[in-house]
Amino acid sequence: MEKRRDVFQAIADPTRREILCLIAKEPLNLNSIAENFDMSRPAISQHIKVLDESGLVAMRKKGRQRFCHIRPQKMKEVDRWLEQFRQLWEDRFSQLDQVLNNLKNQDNEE
Amino acid sequence: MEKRRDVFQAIADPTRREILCLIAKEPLNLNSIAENFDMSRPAISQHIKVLDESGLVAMRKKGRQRFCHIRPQKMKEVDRWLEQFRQLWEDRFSQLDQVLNNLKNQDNEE
DNA sequence: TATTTATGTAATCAAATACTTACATAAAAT
DNA sequence: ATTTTATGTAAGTATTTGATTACATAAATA
Repeated sequence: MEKRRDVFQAIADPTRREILCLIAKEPLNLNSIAENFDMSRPAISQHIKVLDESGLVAMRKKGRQRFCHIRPQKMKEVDRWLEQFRQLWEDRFSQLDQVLNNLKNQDNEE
Repeated sequence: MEKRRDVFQAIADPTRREILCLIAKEPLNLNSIAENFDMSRPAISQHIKVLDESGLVAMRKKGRQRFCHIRPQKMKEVDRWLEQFRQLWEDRFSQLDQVLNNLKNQDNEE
């Protein structure tokens, strides 16, 4: 009965992105995570719930604590989406080149 | 007086991600973009405004049309953020290995 | 000049977000 | 058994989001 969440929506919030950075180094329990933010514990708890539902993190119970682990495979999904744009900035036609090129094409059209 | 938008918030919406895919191939004007969606033109117009404010797209006027170009350098920002996680899935300690490893460490702790 | 076309903008509105405080529960420590 | 600790959950709320329809404007076209 787990609600499914969009990965992109999950990383849209800056607090959630910070949480991901924190636990990328090492798994942390909820209170340890909350200590890093100027925000109530339930607020953090809810953010983590969103991350959990998106599949970006996995929770593991250990006694009365719950550790938050990052799930690299899910992060990779974002990377795969980016893949289709990657050549745009890796090409010789990157950035300025591309802009100038587009401008030139426009002027020539029609 | 341009409002500044978060790139991650901009790509959080599926419609906006689709728009980015569309214009990655070639710049399109607003109506051409709107044709691809089952949604009113003003709705698309507002989505494009968000993309514009985030810097992910640039608008170029051409007569009474406005063409929407992708800005690869801004897409790259997302890629740079992902960078810090990339080794997590490229490592020999990826996915299952990593989970098992973390579990083992947990069991040993304390 | 009048009309069509491509677009912007305003007013609305329902739903989702991101918080808060207060209370509930379950495991560990006393 | 009681208390403390780590966490979940509910209720309430202000703000933001994502959409709509209706109207405005500016460039191309007849």
